Amino acid sequence: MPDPYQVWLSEVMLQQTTVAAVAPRFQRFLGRFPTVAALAAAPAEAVMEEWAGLGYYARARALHAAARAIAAAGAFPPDAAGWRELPGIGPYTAAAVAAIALGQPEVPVDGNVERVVARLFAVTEPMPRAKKTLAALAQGFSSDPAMRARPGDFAQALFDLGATICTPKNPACALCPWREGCAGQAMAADLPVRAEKVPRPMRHGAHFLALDGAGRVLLGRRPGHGLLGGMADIPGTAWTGAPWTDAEALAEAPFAAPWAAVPGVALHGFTHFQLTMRLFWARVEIPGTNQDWRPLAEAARILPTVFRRLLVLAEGAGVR
DNA sequence: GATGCGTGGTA
DNA sequence: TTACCAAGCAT
Repeated sequence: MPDPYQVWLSEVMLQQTTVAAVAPRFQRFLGRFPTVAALAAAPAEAVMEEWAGLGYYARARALHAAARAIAAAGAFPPDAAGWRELPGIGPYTAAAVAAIALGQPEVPVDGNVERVVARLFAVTEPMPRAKKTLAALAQGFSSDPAMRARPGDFAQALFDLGATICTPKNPACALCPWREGCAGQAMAADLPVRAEKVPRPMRHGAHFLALDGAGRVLLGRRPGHGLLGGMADIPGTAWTGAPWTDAEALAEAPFAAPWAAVPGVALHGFTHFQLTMRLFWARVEIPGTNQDWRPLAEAARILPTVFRRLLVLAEGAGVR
């Protein structure tokens, strides 16, 4: 049976994240934190740095907290209900770990499984209201002898069916092993019925890139919760509904310096809003000891993508 | 139950 | 290019 730590880590990384994006990051993370004990013993900053670029940073905070809970308990939870109590573990991940790592007869219901079930039973109720219906129907797999014999492989097979045959667009029904029993084949491409999407508003920010004489950049640290919680950042204004004028932005600078505006803007899309950022930079020599100065290459590695865009903007403008 | 929470790939 | 999508969870 697979190592529960590795199954747990991979399932958390895969939450709303593609296999292609996860694969190299999983190996790197495992190299740095090979066991749950090593993860539990690590400082939070190290865990957040290792997660940089993967997104949904609450996952990393919860993963670390759960590792410490497991280390304190001295053992992994013995079943899905036990896993469900850990931070960052919801119904899906608890069932996936129990099925794959523990061989227990659980059915993890993710987006793939919802889609397969919606088509198999021709569920036309719109999402997200249909989630309860789909989960209940998915529980019907529990009586399948193949599922009882190999719960982990059954779950993986269901994911693979959804990822390769029963795809969101252009499903390959002709190749589907379940086509004969599929009630929704004729309308497969239109299921499940999605809720209407709301347009993403635009927000605006201004940030301040302080460079010293040795190619180092001054970083800040975000509060430990909410958007990008716990991650390093490039200091700046709040992200507001209107653009910042030079005067407004400079009044928000973290300290007095000969700030110069970098031409252009950096753009970044979040799930729920789009962001336009201006950038000011200055060469400064600060004797302080508590600031977090990092070489540019290191900063680019540990910053979330939204702030890496500012480094790219600066580099393109010849700032270094 | 609706909303907040990232990012990169694909059509 | 814009829009959509990907092995969800917390509040």
